[in-house]
Amino acid sequence: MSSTPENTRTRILNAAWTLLESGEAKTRMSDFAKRAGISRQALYLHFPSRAELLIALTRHVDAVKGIDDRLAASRAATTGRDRLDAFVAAWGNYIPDIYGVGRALMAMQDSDPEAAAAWDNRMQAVREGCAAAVAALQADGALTPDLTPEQATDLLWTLLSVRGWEQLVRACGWPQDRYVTVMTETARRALMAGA
Amino acid sequence: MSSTPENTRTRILNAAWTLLESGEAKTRMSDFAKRAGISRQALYLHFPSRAELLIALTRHVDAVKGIDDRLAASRAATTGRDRLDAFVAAWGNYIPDIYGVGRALMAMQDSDPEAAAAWDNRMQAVREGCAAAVAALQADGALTPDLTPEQATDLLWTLLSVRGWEQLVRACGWPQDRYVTVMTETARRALMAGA
DNA sequence: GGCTTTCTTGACATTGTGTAAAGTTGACAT
DNA sequence: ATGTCAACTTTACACAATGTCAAGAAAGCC
Repeated sequence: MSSTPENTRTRILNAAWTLLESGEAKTRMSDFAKRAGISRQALYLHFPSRAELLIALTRHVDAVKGIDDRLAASRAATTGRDRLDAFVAAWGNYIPDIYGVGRALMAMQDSDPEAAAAWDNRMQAVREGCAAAVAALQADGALTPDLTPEQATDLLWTLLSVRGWEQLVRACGWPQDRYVTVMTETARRALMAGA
Repeated sequence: MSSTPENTRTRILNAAWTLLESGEAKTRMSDFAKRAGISRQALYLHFPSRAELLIALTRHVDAVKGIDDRLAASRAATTGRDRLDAFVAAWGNYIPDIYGVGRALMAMQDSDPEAAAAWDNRMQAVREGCAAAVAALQADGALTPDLTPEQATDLLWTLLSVRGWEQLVRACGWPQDRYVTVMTETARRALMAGA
């Protein structure tokens, strides 16, 4: 129960979020603090480290953006193909929402094991979504015989990686909807059996 | 003209290469120096910065591993499909050779503009190889009508990214030959027209 | 012997993270 | 009104890694 409508912790999270989203080069702890209107030391009273702040921020973003609801929709699809399409769209459209935080977290992977574990954990959740879509395809007999379900899952997971999105949308300048369209088609072609 | 068979500069490059390849966590300038058997300061007499060392190292690796020859082979193919296959195999099999250096260079992208530019430059060269393969497909009328040549190039480029290789081979544990096989098939399915 | 190149040692500046300690401020209870 | 508590501030420091600077040693060359 927070008495103030926006307590300090939330203000920090929103400040960090804003800075990371804006693509600012400078995202030091002191920048987050300045943006939140507090001292750098006060920030450490709320988050023991940069890694923990970013991890908390991913949860914050999830809560605000409602990733759970979006992925739930993809589970409703009946056929394997629909399920694949729905998953690609749901996750593909979520990437832009977490890209800022994700990028910061990925940048820490080499130096901070805690950050690496947190990001890996989230990516494993995505992988499970991929695995579910692949299983649905297989149940329909629609999975290509060229790939084991495991391999198909790995391939889809890689196809839908944040790095891949970064390259196509940020580096190549694809519009987001084009990304989703092409990825949907590419995933179908890569995973589905038949003509 | 180096009088000694292996001059200091080369010894530094090989030392850095070995350390980066071995997957050692510690790849500080002082580690490279220690491995090369010289002081850290002497290292700075040969390379003004970590970025420049890594950039020189990419050229060194290219020379030793002969990337040019390998890619030249892919240009010999006559049909678009053969050319695509040959390019996927040539580049896909080169990735393991530059992965160590590439990883170190990628890790510096956010902090060092010079490193970012150097890596970007190399990746643009790969993109040109992708564009050539796509052009060959189009000349055969084999390119899918779903994609413009530009988009097909972007897609192939992303499919063959070092990050993608990293995920499938290093994270998922795919054998290298399986990676090449699946990527060949995936690229065909993604880019080629028809049943 | 002088000269140059290459390397060595040691000190120092810089940047960003994280720790530590002492003081300020305002709310709130009694 | 006074005391207490939580949240915050300021200041200072430890640490890791990069990169700079200066003084000197060792070896080859003329």
